[in-house]
Amino acid sequence: MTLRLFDSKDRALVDFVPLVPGHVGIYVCGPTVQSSPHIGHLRSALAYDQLRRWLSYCGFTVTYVRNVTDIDDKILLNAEGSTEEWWALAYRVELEFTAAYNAIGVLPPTYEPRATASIPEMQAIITRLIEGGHAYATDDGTGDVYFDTASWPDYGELTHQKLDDMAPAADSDSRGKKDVRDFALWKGHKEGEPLTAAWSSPWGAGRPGWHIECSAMSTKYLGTQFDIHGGGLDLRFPHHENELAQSRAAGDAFANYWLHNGLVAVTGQKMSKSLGNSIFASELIASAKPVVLRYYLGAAHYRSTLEYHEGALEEAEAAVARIEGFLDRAERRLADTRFAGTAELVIPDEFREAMDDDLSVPQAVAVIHETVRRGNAALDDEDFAETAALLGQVLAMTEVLGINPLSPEWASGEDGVAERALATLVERLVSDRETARKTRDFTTADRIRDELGQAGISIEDTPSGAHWSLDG
RNA sequence: GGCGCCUUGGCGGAGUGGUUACGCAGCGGUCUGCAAAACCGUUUACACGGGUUCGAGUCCCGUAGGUGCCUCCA
Repeated sequence: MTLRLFDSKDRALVDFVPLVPGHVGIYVCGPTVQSSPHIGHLRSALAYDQLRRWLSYCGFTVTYVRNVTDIDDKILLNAEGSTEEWWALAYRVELEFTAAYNAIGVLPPTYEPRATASIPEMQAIITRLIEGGHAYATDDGTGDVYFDTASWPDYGELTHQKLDDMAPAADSDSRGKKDVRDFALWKGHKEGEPLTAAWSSPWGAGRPGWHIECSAMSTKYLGTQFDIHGGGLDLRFPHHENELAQSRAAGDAFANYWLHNGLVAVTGQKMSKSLGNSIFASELIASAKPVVLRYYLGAAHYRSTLEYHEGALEEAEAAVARIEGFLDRAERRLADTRFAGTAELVIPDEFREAMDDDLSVPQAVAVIHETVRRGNAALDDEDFAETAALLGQVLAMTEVLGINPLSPEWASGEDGVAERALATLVERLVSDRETARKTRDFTTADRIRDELGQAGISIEDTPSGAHWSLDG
């Protein structure tokens, strides 16, 4: 079975056929580094991380490019009046994004180009557009260059809208435009703007418009035609529509497939600064273990709206604990049998089919839980061959999704000194409790268990002895 | 006004024509000295009204409510 993806442009599930067999080029619109990352940024990055991991698992060589928009109105605005330069602000925020991505195991892209590093490529496209009659420099002395939407009959093809039906943008800077729907390719430098934010160009000093950067960077690194273009649903229009129009008008075939991830809603509404309901990455990272956060953000289908609600992370924590419990228990139980270390990393067919079906992660996760259930049952039956087989499957599946709770990437960064000290003390108490239980002194045994419990340490009695673990 | 999306059991969240999604929470049971964990069972869901069909959360039409984009946005 081949991978099928929902193409936003076709509005249909389509078979994925790469341009070059065995290779996939993906371009994803990354963040404008104007302010701290929030839950939506993480969700988006995670969605394409899942895609990238699945393609890699399937044997593709993936070239994954996710840009950083480091020059834009908002960045200049946010730096205005502060002692921090706009470029310092952009870089500081970029580092925050990188840290947040790393925290939840989003693999670094193959390359992460910054818009400011591709100004010449943007200018080259603009020049081609002007020469082709699809763009014009204004004659009002501003140095602005606009895309001429009326000159491009296919304008609106991505979002299936007719130019005439679109509400004219209430754009205060539209004086030089031929049509209010035309969008900026190049913005002439304005009085008072930092000179560091102006690049020389055939149309005068200035800076790029928002959309042109993605046309330039995607084709620069992936070629004038490439496989997949992704981004948040809110970027479909105008950003992606404009990207597509200017790239096609400039003669590039551009993306073969368009993917859009769903947004995050808080109490039924899209998160936004004006509503004051933003959930920032830093809050999430502080309130849940990284693997739990990754599980939660990735467990819903990438095209669905993800509802953030109180208790969501606790639910995810319980689900992850269930998986971890099996992995932990199975490895411990198999350790002193001939099945130790024999688990083969096998992806079950049902999991593969789910992932191939437009990345149906919810169903893939259901396969994991089902396998965990069967694995636990096998453990209860002391069927170690079956346990080992299912252990391998769960490990393989959770690895592909990046949610293996036992993966070294989730290990705490502590040096282990404190942990060893704790283990020594706890094991002493556990041993005391075992002694008490043998003499049927359950009062003492239960007291030790209660005291450990109050310290956040759980005790589980198993056929092979008591096992302790830290809660959470 | 234009282009979309959503409405599933206590909660989250899959499912696009015909057998249990799955997770969390609850309840009952097995196991256990008691627990915990685990397993088994269970709570008979698909906004509403029509229609198509042998058969519809699942397709069609309509109604209601919610929501996204059209302005910076993952």
